Order: sequence, then C-alpha cells, then structure tokens
Amino acid sequence: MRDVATMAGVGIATVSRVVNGKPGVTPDLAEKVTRAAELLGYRHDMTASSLRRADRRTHTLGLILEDAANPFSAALHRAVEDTAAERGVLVLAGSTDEDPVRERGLVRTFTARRVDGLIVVPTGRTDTDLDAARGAGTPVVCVDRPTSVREVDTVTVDNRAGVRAAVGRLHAAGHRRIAFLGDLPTIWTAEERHAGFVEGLAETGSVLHPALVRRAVHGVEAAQEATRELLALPRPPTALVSGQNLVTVGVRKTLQDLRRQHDVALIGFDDLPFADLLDPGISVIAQDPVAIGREAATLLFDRVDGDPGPARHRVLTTRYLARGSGELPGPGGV
Amino acid sequence: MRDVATMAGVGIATVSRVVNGKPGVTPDLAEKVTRAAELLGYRHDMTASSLRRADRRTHTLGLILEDAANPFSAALHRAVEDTAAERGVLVLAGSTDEDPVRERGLVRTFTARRVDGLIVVPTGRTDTDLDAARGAGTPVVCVDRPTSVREVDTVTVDNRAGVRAAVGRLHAAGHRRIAFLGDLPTIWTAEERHAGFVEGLAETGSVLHPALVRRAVHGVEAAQEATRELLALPRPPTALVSGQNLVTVGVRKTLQDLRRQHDVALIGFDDLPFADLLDPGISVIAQDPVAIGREAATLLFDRVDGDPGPARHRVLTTRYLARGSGELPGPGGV
DNA sequence: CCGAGGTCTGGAAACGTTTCGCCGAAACGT
DNA sequence: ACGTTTCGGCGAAACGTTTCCAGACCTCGG
Repeated sequence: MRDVATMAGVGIATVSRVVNGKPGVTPDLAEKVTRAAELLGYRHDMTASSLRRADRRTHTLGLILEDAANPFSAALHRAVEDTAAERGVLVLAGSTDEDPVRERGLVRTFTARRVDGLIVVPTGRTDTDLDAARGAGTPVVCVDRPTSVREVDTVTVDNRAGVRAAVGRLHAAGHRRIAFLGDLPTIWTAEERHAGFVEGLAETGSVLHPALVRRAVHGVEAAQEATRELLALPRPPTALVSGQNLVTVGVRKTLQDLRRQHDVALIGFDDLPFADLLDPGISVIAQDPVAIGREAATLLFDRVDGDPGPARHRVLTTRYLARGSGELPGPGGV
Repeated sequence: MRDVATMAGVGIATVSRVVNGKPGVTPDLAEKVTRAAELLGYRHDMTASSLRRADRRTHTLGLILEDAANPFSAALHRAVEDTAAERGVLVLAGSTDEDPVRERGLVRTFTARRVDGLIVVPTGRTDTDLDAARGAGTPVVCVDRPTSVREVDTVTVDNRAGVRAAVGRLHAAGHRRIAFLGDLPTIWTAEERHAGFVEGLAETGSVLHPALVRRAVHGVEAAQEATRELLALPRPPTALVSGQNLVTVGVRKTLQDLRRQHDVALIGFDDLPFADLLDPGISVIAQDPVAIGREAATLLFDRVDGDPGPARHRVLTTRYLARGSGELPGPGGV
C-alpha cells in the first residue's frame, strides 16, 4: 500500500480513501491510484482493515450446526449465507455432531476470530459459553432449540402444534391406535414432539397406550426394529407418527418389508427429499429451514447493528404436507 | 493484553508467549499471567495475531460450492470441514449457483481475507481469477470439474467410465434401445457423462439413435417432459440413463405416472438420499463426496505447507449401486 | 574470583490498514 | 486586499498481536 502511494505520488491516506471508495478525492488522483494498484498487483487486506477500523467489524459470522452434511442444516446454512451475502458478510460454519465439547470449541474459535455474530444450534440446554460470548460483545442467536440463557434471541419451530395437528388428522381419519416413535429425549425437539403427541391424543379424547409410545429411537436401524415390534403387538397400531427424519425412513422401510405401507398410516416429522416419489408418498410435518435461517440471520444483524432490546423469541409454524401415507383411513373412520 | 501484562506484573512479550503456549517461561509466571487473563476476561485476537505472525497463516480456508444446500455440496463441505478441523482450520463457504460473476466475487473476497487456500467447484472452464489468486500466493484446488489453468490441482471423478459401465450393464441385460438425458452441455460433468454414454454404446457395438439422446435437460420438470416425449416415440427406449440428480427424479416421476417403473430400466448419475425406499430402488452411478472433499483438502494442505511440485490431478472412480431399476431386463436379453 | 554461556524477560519495532490532526491553497465575502 | 471558510491531501499514530534484540540474572568451569 505504501508502494502504491509512492508510485502514484500520493499519500498513503489517499490510497486508503480510494480503496474504500470514500468521497473527497479528486478523480484524476483516484485514477492514478487505481492504476498504480493495478500495476503493482495490490490486494486489499481485510484482516488488517478490520483490525484498525472504527467499528471493528470483521464482516464474518459464525454458524454452528449439528452436521453440515444433513439436509436440514444445509438448507439452513444456505439461507443464512444468502441473507448474510446481502450485507457483504461471509459465513464460517462448523459441525458439532451434538457434542457439547465441540460446540464449546467452536464458540471459542469463532469469538477468537472476532466474528460479528454467532448463529448456533445448541447441543445442550445449558450453555455457559454462549453467555460468555454474548458477554464479550458477540451477539448470539439460537436456532431450532432454545437455551438456558434467557437473554439470547431464538428461532424455533412449534413442534408441539405440528404433531398435535397430525394426531388430530389421524384421529379424524378414524385411527384409534396411534403409535409414536421419538428420538433421544435429551434432544429438546424430540421432547416437544412427544409432548405434542400426548397433547394431540388428549385433545381428541383418545387414550394413551403406553405400549405404543417408543422413545429414544435413534437412527434408521433402531426405527426399523421398533416398528417391527410395534406391528407385532397383539393389538398393533393402525397409524404411526415418527418424530424424526431417519426414524421416518426406518419406519417406512419396515412397513415396506412387511408390505403394509398402504395399510398402516404414517406421518413423519421433517421433510424428506423426494418423498413424493414413493407410493404412497410420505406425509410429513415440515419445517421451513430457509425461513428459519433467514429469520435467524435477520435477528442477528439487528443485534450487530446495535439493537439493545430484550431477547426476541420467534416461533415459526410447521406445515403439513399431505402425500398419501398420512391419509390412509383407520378402522374407526369413514 | 497490555492490561494483562501490567496486572500480572510481566512484560507484554511474556503474555504473548504464555498465550501461545511457547516454551521458555517460568511456570509461576505463566500461572500469574493466565490468572490475570482469566480475571480480566482477556480473549486472544486471532486476526491481529495472524497479521503479525511470521507465517501469515489465517487458519481459514475458502470453499466455493455450487449450492451449499444441495446434498452433494453439503457432504463435500462436511468432509472438507473435518479434514480442516484436524489442523485447526476453519472453512468459509459460499455458493455460486453456477454464476461466474458470483464465483469471481467469492474468489476476490476470500483472497482479500487472506484465506490459506481455496477449494473451488468452478463454474466455467476458463478462470482467470483463480489463476490470479494462485499467482498472489493462495493455493487453489479445483473439485468436481477441471479448469483451464493447468497448474492447479484438481480432484475429479471419472464420469465417463461410470456411465460407460452403466451402458454396458444395460446392454448385457438385453437393452438395445437406451436413451440418455443429460444436463446443460456447458457443465463439464454433463459433457463427460454424455461422452461416456456414447463410448459405452460404441464399446458394446450398439448403434447410437440420435432421437434417444436428450441434452440440455435441466431440472425436474424438463426431465419429466423429456421422458414423456421419449416414451411416446414410435420405437421408445427400453432403458434410460440420466446424467444428473434432479433429472433422475423427473424421469422416475414420469415413469411412475405412466406406471412403467417396473418396465423401463433406469440408471441415474449421482446418488439420491433414500433411493432404496422406492420400488424398484433407483440404481445409480454414485460418487463419493466425502472422499472427494477429503482428497481436495489434503491436496490443498500440501500446498499450504509449501509443496511446490507440479499440479496433481486426482481422478476418483464411481461406484455402481444396484437397487433394481437398473437391473430390469431388456427385450434382447435373457 | 571471574568470565563465558545459557535461560528468562522486557521494550520496541513491525504487520497493513484506518483515522486523527494539521496544513496549504483555493474560493469566497466584505 | 484581507480574513475566513472549505477542501483535498499528507504524515503519524493507533489497532492487538508477534518477533527481534538486548539486557539481567544465574550457573558453572577454569
């Protein structure tokens, strides 16, 4: 930069002004500067820039996901990237694999890099590190799950209402024995979805058959096993509600193995790519990762811009996608 | 940091040594420093650190994808993230949506942030900006597609061989009228897959029916339309080869609409999530995004470490996943 | 007892940028 | 013609860190 200044025969401050496109510099001087910069192959150094700059903005944001490879996270990531890009902000992403230790590490690294803000899918409910980051001046938005720190903004989905409505539909279609397969209860969303199931039964005046509630079903294989067991009961369920992506896949696999997919209703939580290719299509309670990501980024940028208001907690709704498997009639129905 | 130094009653240089865990500092002094840092809530600033540091490493790497939300990119991203994490490097990702202008912008922003290296899925074959970045000292690895700049390392997949083998299988199963549906010819992989199709026909001594080759089929709807047209031909194909993910979905949708999915063979390029839930399952020529990402990151880090050798071009093989749709027999077969 | 060599430690310079304070000149009003 | 404002431009200081260099202290062998 100094070289550019001397070559253009101007002061170093002028070069800075030209590079940043600031006003108050004669056109022909600016021209000379750009020419010299071009000639010398000068590249602006954003790291040094944000070091000295008054606002100390690094124009980078940290995104802590469960797993960058899973479709939900990927869509979220893209949505965040897009809204960030509108402001010239880049996103630094990391995966925790639900490991609080890795989450902790990522929060530390990101804050050490002076990201402008943090969007986190928290692994646990108690996150002292997030609070520390917030205390150190890095805004934080929690996504998909709440956190124990009351003061952070959150963007979540009304898991309960989604499952409740699904149960209502199944009941209306005549189903009286509805089973639930949920993920590990340590995961907040799994708990909520289970609660929604219980509420849904209560709302329709149905009885809750404990044998039809399977929790801590994690992954495809466990779901297959659990489904097999449920259908082998003396009085098997006529409808299944799955609380998670991979569980839905496992359930459906077993249903197909037993040739019961046209026979036993199934509603899953979270959309599956290409689920409408199946026969019957898998009906799901879908959340909108794009909306979630956009909302989270918007909230975060408000804070980055200095909004000091109280914590905001956005709750997005789910959408039911009827594809067939959830519309199969039960014995008590029409 | 200066505050920490004065509080611990030591010099600023000692604090730096302690923070970086460098040897040659008395344990009790180190203890005092860490205590003071703790008390003052001191956080190391990596940006300032890498500014002054001798190696000028920013421990960040740029990843330019087609679309962070698509499953292939997501898996690639995760693989890169993992190998980078082993070295304490974070990854900054951006999506181009196949737009050379956005790619150009991302390359510029990333280099302005002084990333240690760049992993790029290039949009076009001629990338002068990539060369500029390389010239400026930022190592570059191209992934999924080659680039016109000979000197950059690449990691690609043998698209031709994959499709060729698929055609061979179909021929062996008795298919004599095999159609091909490929993506936009501007995309290198689409070209290669088409070439593989032609080669495959030649290898098996089959004739190439121009009416059965559809190129520039982009997206689900176009694929549906094209499939409908192909099957409406006077002498329709008995097997279809799809050159892309979404095209495969469109083809299959139409096959199901016409109830021909058990009748017309289908092999797609690129795996689909949960493709084995379908009946028949969709057979695909799969690439391994994890292996690609790992390889690309490894290559890149070699360069970051100063390896000055000639450009290396890794070509990974595809794997055929037989799930049923590609195993349907043709009229000329057994 | 003294000097050489080693180990710790601290101050200052440097990294590449932005910003502050200041200056000279030109434009303006009286 | 002169004071005053305005404006473009300049050098130097600062951002938070690492690294160079030199100084202080200790130990040990001669």
